[in-house]
Amino acid sequence: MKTSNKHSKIISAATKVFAKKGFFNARISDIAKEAKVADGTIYLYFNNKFDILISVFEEEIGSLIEQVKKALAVEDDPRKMLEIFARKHLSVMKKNKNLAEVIQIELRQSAKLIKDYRNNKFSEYINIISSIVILGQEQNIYRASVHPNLVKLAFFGALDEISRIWAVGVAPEYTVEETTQQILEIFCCGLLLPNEPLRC
Amino acid sequence: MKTSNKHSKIISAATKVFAKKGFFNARISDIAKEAKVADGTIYLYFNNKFDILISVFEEEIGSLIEQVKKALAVEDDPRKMLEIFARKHLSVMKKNKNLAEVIQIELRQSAKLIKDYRNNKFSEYINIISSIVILGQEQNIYRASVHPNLVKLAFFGALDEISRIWAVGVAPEYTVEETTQQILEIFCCGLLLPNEPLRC
Amino acid sequence: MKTSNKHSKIISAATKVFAKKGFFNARISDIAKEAKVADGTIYLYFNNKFDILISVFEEEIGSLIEQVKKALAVEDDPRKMLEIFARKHLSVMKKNKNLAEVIQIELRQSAKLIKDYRNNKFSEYINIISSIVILGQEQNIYRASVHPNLVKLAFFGALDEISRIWAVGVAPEYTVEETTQQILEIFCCGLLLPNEPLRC
Amino acid sequence: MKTSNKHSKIISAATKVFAKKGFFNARISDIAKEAKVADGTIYLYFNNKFDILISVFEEEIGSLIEQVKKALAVEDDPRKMLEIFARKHLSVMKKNKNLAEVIQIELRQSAKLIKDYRNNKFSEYINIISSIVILGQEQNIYRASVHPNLVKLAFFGALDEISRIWAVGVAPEYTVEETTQQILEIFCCGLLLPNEPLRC
DNA sequence: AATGAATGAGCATTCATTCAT
DNA sequence: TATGAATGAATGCTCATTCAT
Repeated sequence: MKTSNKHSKIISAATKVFAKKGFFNARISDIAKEAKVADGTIYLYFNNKFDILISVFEEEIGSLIEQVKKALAVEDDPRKMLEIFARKHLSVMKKNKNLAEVIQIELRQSAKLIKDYRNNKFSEYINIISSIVILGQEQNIYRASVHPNLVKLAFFGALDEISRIWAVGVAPEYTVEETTQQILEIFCCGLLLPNEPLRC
Repeated sequence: MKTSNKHSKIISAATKVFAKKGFFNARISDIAKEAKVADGTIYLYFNNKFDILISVFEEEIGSLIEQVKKALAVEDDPRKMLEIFARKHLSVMKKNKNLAEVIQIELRQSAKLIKDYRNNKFSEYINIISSIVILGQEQNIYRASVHPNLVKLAFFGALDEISRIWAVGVAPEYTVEETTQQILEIFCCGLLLPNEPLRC
Repeated sequence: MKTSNKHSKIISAATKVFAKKGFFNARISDIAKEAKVADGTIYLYFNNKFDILISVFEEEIGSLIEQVKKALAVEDDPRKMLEIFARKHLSVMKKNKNLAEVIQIELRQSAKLIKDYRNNKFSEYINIISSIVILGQEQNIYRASVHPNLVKLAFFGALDEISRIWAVGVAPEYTVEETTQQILEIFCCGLLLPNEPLRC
Repeated sequence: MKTSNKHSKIISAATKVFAKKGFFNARISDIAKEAKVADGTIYLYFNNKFDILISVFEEEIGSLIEQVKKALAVEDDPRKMLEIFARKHLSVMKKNKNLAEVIQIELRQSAKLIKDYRNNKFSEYINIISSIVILGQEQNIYRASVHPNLVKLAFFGALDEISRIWAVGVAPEYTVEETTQQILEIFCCGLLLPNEPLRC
């Protein structure tokens, strides 16, 4: 294995604890207890508390990237690819609320601390969106006038906000499939009816 | 004035400090120093540190609501209204990065603690979006098939993610106007070209 | 009047508050609220919090001394005088549990701080006991072998411990009269039966 | 040992500090310094400051109970037993002024907080007195007319007040033996001379 | 004299991190 | 490697006291 048993036990314990309490309210001893190791053991695998956070985030996003890329590999129609991305993101987030929350909270907490924003896993993840958009533009499917980097943010932001509400657990919950279809309808076709005079 | 001088001085100091350091890293004494009052004075106006956060959030969102509602009052075309909302949100966030960050952080930190999610200022704010969508559907401008409550989340999420990147200050910055137009294009017309066979 | 209206209002408010919360847990603002004056007003009449304590104590003991001396004035039989002292002390303490507690707590709290222990009202109060004993010894009623200063402590200590239990409010409560008679029986006649061989 | 080294070091440091400064004026860091441990270490052994106070009290009283019971074990004459109790109490308090003060203060501070007054160590301690009295009454040595529970309070109160004065350190100091004899004389024989007409 | 808003020193408690075992 | 007892810096909050009005 690449990562030792203890390492991954700590990571998944930390994911759970961070999600439940938030980074700042989580105690190292909570994580240690959850991972069934001694407090000190954590410091054999991580430099400090923040390092655990980064690792959790990178690892989880990394796994997400793998899953998404694998799902995308079998498809080359940009329209379908965007759908796959949305469906995958939403279903993972709905299934794993811990992860959803960690992304939610830590993305905001640590953004400034992680200065090399462009070189991390998270960037890699959302850049998948922009590359799909670019692909669609090259194939003359998506309009050339939209900036892939803005679409990337808008698309991820939309999915993320929906996941947030799911994680908080107060909204009328739509199914993943329903939500995916709605997001696709909005992002692909827009809100306006086809015969609308102001149509782009 | 309704709010005393000290109260508003503390609110704006806290906004600044929370934005700069994040809620948990901000010390009461930082806020006090920034507001040029004694530490203890803060507790004449707020119950505790978290209460300050809530107050900052509610106050800032409240002012945002006012501004947006005022701007929307002169318009009754849903297409224009969505544009106005986007422009206002983005321009305020670009101008006031502190606010952008406080919304970012606060929204995630306290969401679980504020259980009556549906009854707070933030809900009032994003419900403006859904009411515009409903208006558009009633006027047969927006397609009836989209759920206003999902559009609300997607639209806000998109604007919020863009604001986040602006606040973090690492992305190639588009102008507010450019971004507004892009968001409108995406949300109104979608990504697909008009002659696209899979068009909704 | 010797003391202004505000002064005495504060004293009696402080007595109540100290008794209820103890000196250290009592806040100046509690006393101010109870006395219906502003916090700052208290400092027009007292130097500091501790000064209030001393004043309360001295004043209450002073009033106790007056009452006891008045009751003793009509009597010159030491046996009766001791009875009067006990009855007065117990009845005042039973009626005014606030006072009982203030004496309890503050006697212990402040004893070391009040270094001139021998020159205060409290000393004046318990010295009444020793002077009665001396009087009885002079009249050949009380045995000469007992040290008046030890009797003073023992007699006051006994009354005080009983008052303490009353103030705490957990003991089977005897009446003042019953208790007075018991104390008198113990202190005058002792526990031993008259025909006891080891009798003094 | 049953109690770890740190635990007992903290207890005795706390006894010293509480006695010297009083509970409320004692700082945790004072106790930590006195015990030569870090501040945080104290919280590995005690829940909070008040818990230390209770522990000190219970532990010290517990040790007192042991000593007294051991000394009483060899005696079955109630007259001698009361003497032993008085002598032991006074000698321990004279030797250990810290303990005397902690009992003084603690007893008054926490009595209301410790609602199960009858079930604590302190009750166990003073109930030794009443059981001696009952024993004496059964053996027809002590008069049946006195209530053991009032004698208990009076006897302890007398010893305690004397100890208090010793701890404060302002009274003309009698020896333990002298004081014991005096207390015995008062409590066993009373103040009245044998031929006194009002004799019980 | 009276007020009460403002002050800021003070402290109990927490918890990330270390290190002797 | 692994442990967990020990550390001690850090901080939210309180409240006696002051002082401008």
